[in-house]
Amino acid sequence: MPVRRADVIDAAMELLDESGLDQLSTRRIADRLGVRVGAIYWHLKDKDELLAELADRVVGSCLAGVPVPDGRADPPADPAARLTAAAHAVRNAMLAHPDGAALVAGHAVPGPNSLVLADRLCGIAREAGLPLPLAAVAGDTLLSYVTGFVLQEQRRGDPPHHRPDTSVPAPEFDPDRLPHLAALLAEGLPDDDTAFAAGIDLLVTAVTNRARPRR
Amino acid sequence: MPVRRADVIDAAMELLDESGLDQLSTRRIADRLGVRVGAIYWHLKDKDELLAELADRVVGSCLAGVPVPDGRADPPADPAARLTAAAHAVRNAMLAHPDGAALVAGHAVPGPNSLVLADRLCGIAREAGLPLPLAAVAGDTLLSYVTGFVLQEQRRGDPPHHRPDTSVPAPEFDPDRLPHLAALLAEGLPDDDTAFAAGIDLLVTAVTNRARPRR
DNA sequence: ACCTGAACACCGTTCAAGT
DNA sequence: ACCTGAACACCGTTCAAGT
Repeated sequence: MPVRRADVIDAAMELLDESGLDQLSTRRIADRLGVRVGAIYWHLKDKDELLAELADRVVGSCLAGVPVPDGRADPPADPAARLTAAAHAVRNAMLAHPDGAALVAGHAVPGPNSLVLADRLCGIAREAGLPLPLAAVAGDTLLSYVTGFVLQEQRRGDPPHHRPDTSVPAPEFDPDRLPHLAALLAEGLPDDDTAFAAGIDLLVTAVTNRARPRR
Repeated sequence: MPVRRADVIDAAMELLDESGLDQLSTRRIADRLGVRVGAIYWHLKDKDELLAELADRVVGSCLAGVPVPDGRADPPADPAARLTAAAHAVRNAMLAHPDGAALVAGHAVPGPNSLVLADRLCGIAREAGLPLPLAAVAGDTLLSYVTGFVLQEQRRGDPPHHRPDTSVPAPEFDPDRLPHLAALLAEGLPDDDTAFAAGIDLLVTAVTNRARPRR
């Protein structure tokens, strides 16, 4: 039976999960499907279309964890908590695949799932009391931050999730040229989860503080 | 006279500026230097070392615009303004080269200039009144946001700097499935500069609000 | 409709050998 | 010290031709 478009994308996803973004070639996908390279191009315009599809799948996999704005509820239930939950869902979805953040960050046109995500974040920010253009900025800021953070996190090596950072030999900062980093190191670096949670807390607090008084 | 390491990096930078990151190949660099590909590998271990060097140059080019923490001044002069200035300097440095954000975001070990930048941001956050581990998180959050933002911005196409967004045909959001984005579109999208400034304002306000009372 | 065969124009990297 | 020549093992993409 013939390969279908979805099969190509499935195979690509498996390859991504096994060996990361830069091992993901059209030729390897073809091998895995028992087909020649050329066949890929019957199903997809080019590699970029493939990557866009993968990226939107990754974003899609976070949507279950992103609260839907509740619209009519008044007052809406704890927007700060919902924004925080959303941010963690997005990060977890990206962390679930090697180079997940690079994949999502790497493509120009947002797929359908990215649009839904942006819409929900904007909606929750509005329910937090922000007026429209600002709510959109707030949602976007949150997303840019999460993307930037996970990008950093994933390129530092992909030890599945956590790393206590006490195992690391300590990069040895010159306390004269880098006084604050040296001091930080002396105190012990926070691990990724802690740093992320603190960053999100900062952002979410900023958003909810910006709210105009409701009703 | 022989090519030196710095010449290779200069040539790479020119190539980047002319045609972007994915046209940047070792072979084209060699061509530009009037030398064969192999020669490149006498000066640099591999392409990644080259890219790391380029990335650190881009970061370095923003340092002039990033205020140095003033250390002894008490109270320190307007930390909020200095964080804001720093963020804009970082964005402008990235925007100054095609794929500048991708370049900076793309490499594991931070170069010397990146460390200086991180140190300064952390220092300013401390002078704003944040205790150490939180100040580091704040600096990092700012950087992740800027990176994430410019990444998005640059892959949307590189029209040198601004784009008023009124020229665009308007992506046509389904108001039932994407009510908030549709509403946003109806109000008119903010341009990149405005959105960035608003995001930074959100973040910087969050940072300075988190300050413990001073003295 | 779906795929093969085969080519085109590239890549990054290595390394003996030259000067 | 610095570079050439030449190879190795790959890429993405196209397209006539087959079924």
